[in-house]
Amino acid sequence: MTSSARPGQPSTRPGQLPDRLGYLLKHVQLRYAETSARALAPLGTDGREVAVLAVLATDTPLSQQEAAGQLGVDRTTMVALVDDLEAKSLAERVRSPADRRKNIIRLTASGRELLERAERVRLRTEREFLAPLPAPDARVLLAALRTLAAADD
Amino acid sequence: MTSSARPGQPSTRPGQLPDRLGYLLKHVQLRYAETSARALAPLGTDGREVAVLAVLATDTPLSQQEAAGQLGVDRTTMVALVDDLEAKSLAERVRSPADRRKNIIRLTASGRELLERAERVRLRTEREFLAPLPAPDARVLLAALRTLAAADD
DNA sequence: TATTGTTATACTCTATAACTATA
DNA sequence: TATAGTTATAGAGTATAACAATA
Repeated sequence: MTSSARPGQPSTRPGQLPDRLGYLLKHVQLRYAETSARALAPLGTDGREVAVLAVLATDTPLSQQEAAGQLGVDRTTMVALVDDLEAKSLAERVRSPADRRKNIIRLTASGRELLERAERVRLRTEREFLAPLPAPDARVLLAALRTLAAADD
Repeated sequence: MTSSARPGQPSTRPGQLPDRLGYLLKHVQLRYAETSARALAPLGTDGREVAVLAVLATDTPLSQQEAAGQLGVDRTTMVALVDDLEAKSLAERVRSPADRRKNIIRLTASGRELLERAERVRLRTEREFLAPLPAPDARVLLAALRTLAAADD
């Protein structure tokens, strides 16, 4: 691809696509998702699943709904995520003794093992993805994204 | 939020969600999409549609496939986008005289008018969305996103 | 009555395959 | 044969509504 969107004039014309925040966020996100998927494929997993594992890998195990809250997904969405983890023997549902409505999700040994390997891959992938940026800019980017992700406007 | 992910230790623990590039990109993108949708709703449009209008508002009108290429979507996806624009009388298909297989997409007067108003809303929305950031950081963020969106790894 | 997990269902977004009309 | 647009269809991803078990 050439694309070559000239950064020429301020232009009376409506901002070119690559100047739009919405377009940029969407496409960078897409590009990273692809990059990440390619890097994690050899481990038989993807960024989504690894994020779920990471959330569940706390000292105090979470119920499905608590995990859903941290992931920012609906509890009905969480069901399928846990189903998949269980099917791959990466985690298991345990009825909470304290409140028998709740499923406590426990990572299995292989779940923790996969998470550990995936985390190494993730760190490498992020580094490579950000490589086109000068290091200080990469740090500013990360900090800015953290700020914008948290902002509760 | 506190989070305070010290860049100190490599950390044995799996990075918290808000430290993950994938999570950050996804959630910032989602937040911006919501913000943008809310701002454009009074105009009866959304960021997606405005992006399509912006692409089509060139001096030399584009065919559907050319527009699809610039938007980064499939030509089959483009069909529905143009359908919607036509249904709202914002654009119209004109058979290309040069190559009768092609549809040239022409914006109507009201299409250009909507685009103009939407662009003002977009600029204001972007400014407000980035307001939590120091101005220099906002500029670095934009530049970094442009770099990462373009990088052809 | 309210909450947790579940299922069924639907909606959005997008792509692949196959058709048509042109070239 | 190849290309532009179209249609039908299917696959993610996610949410809403309703239900069972439990509180």
